[in-house]
Amino acid sequence: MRDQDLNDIQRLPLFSGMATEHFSQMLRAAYAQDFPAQLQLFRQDDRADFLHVLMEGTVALFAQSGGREATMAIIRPVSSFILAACMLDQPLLMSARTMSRSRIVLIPATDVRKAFRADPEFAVAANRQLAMGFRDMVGQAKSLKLRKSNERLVDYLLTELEVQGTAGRVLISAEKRVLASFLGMTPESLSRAFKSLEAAGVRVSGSQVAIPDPQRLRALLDDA
Amino acid sequence: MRDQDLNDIQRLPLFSGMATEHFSQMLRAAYAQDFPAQLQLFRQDDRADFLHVLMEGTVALFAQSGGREATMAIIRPVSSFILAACMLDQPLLMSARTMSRSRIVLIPATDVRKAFRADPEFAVAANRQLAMGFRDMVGQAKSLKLRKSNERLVDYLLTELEVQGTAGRVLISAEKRVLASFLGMTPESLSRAFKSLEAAGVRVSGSQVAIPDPQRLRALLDDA
DNA sequence: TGCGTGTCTTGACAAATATCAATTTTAGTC
DNA sequence: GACTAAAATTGATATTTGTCAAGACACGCA
Repeated sequence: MRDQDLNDIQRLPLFSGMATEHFSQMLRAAYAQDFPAQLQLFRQDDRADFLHVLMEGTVALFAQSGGREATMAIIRPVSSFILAACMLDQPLLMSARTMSRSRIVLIPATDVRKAFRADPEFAVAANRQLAMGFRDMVGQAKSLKLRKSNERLVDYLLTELEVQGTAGRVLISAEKRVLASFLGMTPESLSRAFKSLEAAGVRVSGSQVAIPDPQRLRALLDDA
Repeated sequence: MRDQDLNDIQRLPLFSGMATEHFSQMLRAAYAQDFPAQLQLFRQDDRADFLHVLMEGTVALFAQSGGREATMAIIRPVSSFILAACMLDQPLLMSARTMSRSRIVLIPATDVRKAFRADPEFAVAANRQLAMGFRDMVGQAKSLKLRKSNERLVDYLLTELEVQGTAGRVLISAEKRVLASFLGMTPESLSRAFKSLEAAGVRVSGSQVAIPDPQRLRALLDDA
């Protein structure tokens, strides 16, 4: 594993508070691996043997059922994933595949659990991470239960607008069909949802979405 | 607060590993309170000032948006709720109301956070709790994204069948309109979904659901 | 540059689900 | 045990969303 990888990992909020000693101990059996695009990393129901840390590239977490498939999260560097399953030592709930060439560090789950008991700072950070993940999923479930598809798109666009910080426009950083799947709809529905937002000034061109008047979008959600 | 309350609380997986000293310290400012049915305990976006522990009764966590409302979880004794928001000291994502007369112990969030830093066993247990909550929400989001409403009902019934352990029948322990809202559909749709399962042998009578042949239900989900 | 593959969009249609209104059933109260 | 109010069901209809098929567009690669 590269020194740079180690540095980048240690700088993650999840690990940055750890005693260096515990950190090196946890990573002693970890290793980095490069994967081509479109490779399945693991399947739901597999055991969670490694905490994954994405260093470069993009990874999609998705779920499968009855032939269908839904994107649950899109992971970007540098961040860890499947912490919950590692903690609980339980089967994975999601599958993962690389969306582009990716470099991933794999940390044995047993070492993560050990470190977690040894280092209170790590325990705090893991809690934070899990709590945030929980809240993210609550948000998704909320959106799915009480909004229709074009409202979910509005919600997504407004969130991205804040996250990306680029005034008046949003870059869609995944294929639209992946975004559709993430938002719980078909690509066709997403296409139509975008069109329904033209009335609010939204213009789409490729992966660029122009949002001249966020207020008008927000009005479509009309909740407190 | 009753001694019995203290005993029951300490017996929760979340707290059972804690040093008694830390436990009493955490509960020194806690207090129990009785609430009538149908009382709103807190609103989403409120600050999470107290970790709640339900001792008796039933509580529904729900989300609101654009006039609509969706049940996100149904809490039964003895269990804690809104741990994630307390940990992160962030606004609540859900509202709560009692579904029946309820007795709730309120523990100041600051004391929870302190105990969390002081007691590694508690930290581990809190992680467990959050990780389970996360996985629960992932399950809900999965179900909503890739199943249609009667499949979600099937999924619910099969899960309850296992949890309740009563062979061949399931007791619906909330009003059907609440169950409908929990499953992300209208009461009318739930009623029709039940009817569509008659073909698989399911019979509903009030809050009793007879499921003579779980296999036939499972076949409707047809995933691995 | 041109070819080929896959994504995105559009239209027509079908299926799923919500909404509205009316009725039956249930549960709670005096 | 009758009365009331809420919940559950049912039917008719509207809306939303998915499916299928075709064409437009974009991208990678020879």
